[in-house]
Amino acid sequence: MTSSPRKNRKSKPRASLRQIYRRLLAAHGPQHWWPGGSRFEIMVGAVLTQNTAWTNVERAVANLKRAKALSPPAILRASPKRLAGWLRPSGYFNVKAKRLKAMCHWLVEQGGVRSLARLNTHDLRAGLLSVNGIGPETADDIVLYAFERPVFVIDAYTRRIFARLGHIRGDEGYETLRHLFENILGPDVPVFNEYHALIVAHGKDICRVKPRCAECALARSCPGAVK
DNA sequence: ACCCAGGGTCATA
DNA sequence: TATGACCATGGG
Repeated sequence: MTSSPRKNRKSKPRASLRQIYRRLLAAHGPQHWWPGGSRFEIMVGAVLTQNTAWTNVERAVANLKRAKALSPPAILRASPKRLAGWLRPSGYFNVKAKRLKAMCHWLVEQGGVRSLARLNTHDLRAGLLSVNGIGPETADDIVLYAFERPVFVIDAYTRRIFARLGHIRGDEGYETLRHLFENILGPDVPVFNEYHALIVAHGKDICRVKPRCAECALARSCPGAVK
């Protein structure tokens, strides 16, 4: 057999992960992530943005600021009802109120944000993952954007886009993909930061599966690109 | 009237 | 291990 068991993709001239990164950056420019100020605010935003549009998160964060509740003690002190009320615009407000409290509880228990910054990357990540409501993507958002550690964040867009481009199957486990990207690209905090931001901010325009590829920086290299 | 967005948990088989 | 139900607002 001359043909490999791979999918019938005709001698694809695949762009490397770095080339794709360069094209995205050239096309869209720096994204300046993570929006927002303090490490704690980034942590809060990471939880609130779970399956939620960022504009909705901004309203919730604004509510917290207006109520002077954007701090671990204030969030722990607030009643679930009141906290959920502030979070309402970000959706899933009851669930997210519980998750924010859980995160703050752990954070205070660890001695505060300053103490977290002293943990090595592995322990920081493991600690975050031990909090109910913080999964791999949220944990890595925090580790990368709040604590500037070299972890590559894997999200649904990353899977879709790079599966479509033929770099991965798409059904690999989270850790498998994270290590794959980290080994090829890293460790490089600025690149990890910008790459994930570009993917998320412009994912809808990048090699979209439905209905098909849109015009984008990758259109030429995408097998499903229109024209 | 749908579909989607910067996911994660829990119950079930 | 792998699905499915559930959480809920706001914009297109």
